[in-house]
Amino acid sequence: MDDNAVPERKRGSGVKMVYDLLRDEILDLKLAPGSPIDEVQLADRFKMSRTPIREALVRLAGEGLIETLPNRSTMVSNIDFLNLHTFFDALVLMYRVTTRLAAQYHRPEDLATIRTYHEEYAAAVKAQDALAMIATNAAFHSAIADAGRNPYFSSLFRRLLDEGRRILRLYYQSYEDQLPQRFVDEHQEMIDVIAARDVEAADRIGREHAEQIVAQVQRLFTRNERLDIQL
Amino acid sequence: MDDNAVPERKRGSGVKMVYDLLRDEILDLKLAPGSPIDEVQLADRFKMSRTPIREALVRLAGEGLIETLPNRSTMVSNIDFLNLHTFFDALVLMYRVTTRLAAQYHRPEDLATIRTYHEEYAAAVKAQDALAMIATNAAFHSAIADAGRNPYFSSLFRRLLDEGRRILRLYYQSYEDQLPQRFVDEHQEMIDVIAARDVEAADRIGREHAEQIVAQVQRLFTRNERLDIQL
DNA sequence: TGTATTTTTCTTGTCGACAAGAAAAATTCT
DNA sequence: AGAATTTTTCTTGTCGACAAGAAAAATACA
Repeated sequence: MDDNAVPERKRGSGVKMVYDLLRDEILDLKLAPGSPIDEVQLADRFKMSRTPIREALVRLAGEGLIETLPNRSTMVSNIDFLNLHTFFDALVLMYRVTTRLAAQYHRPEDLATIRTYHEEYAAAVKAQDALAMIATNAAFHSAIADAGRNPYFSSLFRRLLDEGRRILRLYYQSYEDQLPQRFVDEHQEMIDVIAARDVEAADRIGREHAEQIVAQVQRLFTRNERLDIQL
Repeated sequence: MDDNAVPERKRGSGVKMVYDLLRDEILDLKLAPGSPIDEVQLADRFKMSRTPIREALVRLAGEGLIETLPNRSTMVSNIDFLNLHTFFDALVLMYRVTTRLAAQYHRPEDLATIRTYHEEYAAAVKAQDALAMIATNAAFHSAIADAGRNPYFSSLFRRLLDEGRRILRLYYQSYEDQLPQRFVDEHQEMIDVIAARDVEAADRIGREHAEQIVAQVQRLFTRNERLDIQL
């Protein structure tokens, strides 16, 4: 029996496969911001024609993960460090809103999902696996947003969490991937207030958690600015 | 010299043309929610191959304007009347946030753009042109969001305004397209507080304006519910 | 006559090929 | 040799064709 890498795949599954894989590679910074994306190279790699590759790229472009210059190259989107504050503004507000709505509208099964991701997150921290930690952190908050049952907020929040994955990756890389226990406890606290349906507390915790992270990341970038000046 | 409808078009422009046109037809309810979308028919209509048509469709699907069943038909997205409240929640919050940010961060040239759309809006109301009024209303608020200079909020708000175009279309259709002067004055008030950089007032006006509209639309749908029961 | 099964038709997903535009390389001219 | 121009190469955008899957139609069967 043949055991090739991708001998046959179902009709219509190719696009999703390419999309998912490229997305993860971008968000884990395996593909650096600014890296060129070559259609034929991808077609080679995935053993399929350019058509499904292109479709996946159009989707990624729609989410702002890649940028395409007409008739010219397409590349992984850069991180807009100059306007990080707009990112942080949106992030904090969405942390608040989604945690608040989750406290209001969650159902029992939502809590189960949230707790599962929480455990995965805790495990990743324990194992000092930065990539897994960052990814499950996003999944954890995304699950909270889903429990709030507002698809408009969920989709924006998910987009922000995606962008956050790249930024957090940079952040932890600069600390040699030392992962703190602190956020595990904060997440637990967040679950508790959601389960208790304490809306105001959820809002407060959501805000504090968000501002916590924002402050940390900002500290990193101001530090880097100073280093740049010293050089 | 030949004067055909679409004899030649620039390379790369086809996708945008199809995308823009389909988008407008969907948002103006010229294509009813649930209508089937046929690729070959569109290819015929625009005198191009299915490839660029498909790309436009992928983009529209990414924005939730159409839905595609794998290996089966693709159709214009339905309006989710059962969960309208999630739409209204997001809309009110984004009205507040974008108006507030515009008061903070707008530049002189932003005000000029906003005023231009305001005048177009007023003209459409005067002419009792419902479609133009609805479209320029969205453009007006979108311009305010742009003045706030937060692309994350802008993009969510734009999506909400799009969905709002379809809902407003239904709303005004049910009133035989009688357009009120009221919102013209409210828009003027909104411009004034933004120009004055009065952040708190902007927040308040944004919220009032949004809740105004939401209440009106909700009245329509509760009225319809009652009618349904009476039948 | 109503239901199950096969056949046909139709739509979508994928492919390989070609053309257009841009970048890179080679050539010409000063 | 250095700059401008032409040629080549490379990547993307578009096309027509084919294959796979699903719906519709036609047929067989109870």
